[in-house]
Amino acid sequence: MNPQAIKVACSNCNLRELCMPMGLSDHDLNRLDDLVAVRRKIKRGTTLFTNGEKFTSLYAIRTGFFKTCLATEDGRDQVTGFQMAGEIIGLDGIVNDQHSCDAVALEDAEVCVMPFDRIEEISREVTALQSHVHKIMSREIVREHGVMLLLGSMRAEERLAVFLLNLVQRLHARGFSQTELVLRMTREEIGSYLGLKLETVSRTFSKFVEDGTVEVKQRHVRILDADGLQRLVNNNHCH
Amino acid sequence: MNPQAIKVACSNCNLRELCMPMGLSDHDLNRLDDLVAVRRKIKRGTTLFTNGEKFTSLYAIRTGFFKTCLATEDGRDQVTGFQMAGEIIGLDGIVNDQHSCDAVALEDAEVCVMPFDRIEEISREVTALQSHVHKIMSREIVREHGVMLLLGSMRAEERLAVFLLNLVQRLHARGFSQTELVLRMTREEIGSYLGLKLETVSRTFSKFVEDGTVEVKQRHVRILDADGLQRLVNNNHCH
DNA sequence: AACTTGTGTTGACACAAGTCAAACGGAATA
DNA sequence: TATTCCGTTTGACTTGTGTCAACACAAGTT
Repeated sequence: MNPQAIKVACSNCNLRELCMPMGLSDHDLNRLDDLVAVRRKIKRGTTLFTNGEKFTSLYAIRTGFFKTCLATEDGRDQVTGFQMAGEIIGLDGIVNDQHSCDAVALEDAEVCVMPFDRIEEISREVTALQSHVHKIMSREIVREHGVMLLLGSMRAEERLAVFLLNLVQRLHARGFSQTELVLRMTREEIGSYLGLKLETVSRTFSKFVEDGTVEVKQRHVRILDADGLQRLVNNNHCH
Repeated sequence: MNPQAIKVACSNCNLRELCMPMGLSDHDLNRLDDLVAVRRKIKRGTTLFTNGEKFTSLYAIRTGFFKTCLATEDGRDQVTGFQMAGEIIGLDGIVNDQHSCDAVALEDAEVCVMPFDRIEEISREVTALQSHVHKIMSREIVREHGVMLLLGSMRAEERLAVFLLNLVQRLHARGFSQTELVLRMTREEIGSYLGLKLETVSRTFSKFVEDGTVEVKQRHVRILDADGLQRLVNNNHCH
């Protein structure tokens, strides 16, 4: 099967408002359709790219869920983010022309492959794309600032609360429930992202359930008191 | 005094190789000189920009030393980075057209002000600049991945070792000593960056001194056993 | 010289999260 | 139905770092 045969067009993609600039002329819109070379399917548990691999493209997630993680020789392993439909991954590879982390699909996924030289070429002509690329990278920098704040100054409950609120907020923006979600990752992966051990993540979930702020059934989570979670984060009780 | 009067030119700046793309034609080099609108002096302890302030420009540090930090209403405060000559700050402001952190000069400093619309304009014409801007942003993303690894999985000694090694490495690239450095920040600021309390930073310095890996006299630090520090980081003793 | 003031050091103790271990629960397979 | 496997939960105990407090030191100011 020739992947090129799949008809690819951002102009009529229902995720366009998530991953592409808005308010373009028809002409610019057509240029944008040249961005995506092919689509690629990634099976659950396999990698989209890995540390050290040559960087060629950014990827827009069409369906599925990814984690990006950093592994060192000495066995440290840090999940640096979880990405869902409409989000762009691969930005880490630009600086040294090779990826510096692994992107692993946590469920069967499909991505739009956007060769970076083509992105650069088109964004020289379409200023909206240029601006968009800059904003996407800046957004990632700001997101990581938030994670640094979390890792540097928050306690276990606060970290998990931030994590859950962030997840539902992003899912809600994609048309899913504001209160219910299915975790695509293990407790260990959550822990790695939040700088906690899986036992601590588990215990903290249990505490939330006791307090009546969430309901947890395996990976199904229902948020009963979003305000309570938010207060937990704001009322920084370490005075 | 009119700041415009200061002769500004990247083409003969001795920091050019640190903050600008290399290997340009004379013509492109001239275009680059249009990048810097003015230079601006920042007194120690004052801010270059603050959270919420409108974003207009990126800044290339000519002299001096900055910290960037995130402060929340509830009193949390996270230093997200320390920046020195030749480095670019302000990238956080692009995504929402306003800065999302404070940049504070830790010593009297001077920066080159590069209006972002001019950067975008010129990088549409000079592909080397376009590529350079992308690489700078990607580098910042990768740097923050490293900080996440540090905050998420390292112990106090490891964190401080990483911090010191990173500082001397950057200073060395600027022509300073590979073994001696003067800290421009307080123990509290180091602690905030590393997710530790100032007492822990102080104790860890003391431990390094006991072990004979570093010499510390106030903010003057001499690294006696860089390999020892490196081993501390690699031999992740939490098996 | 005496006095601030901001910073850094050190000690004693507390506690949040880590570690180790055991048991549990779905889900897939036989 | 039994079996295995993987992920999760929970308990008991340990430990690294935080907290609180006292003191030391340098630099500037009066």
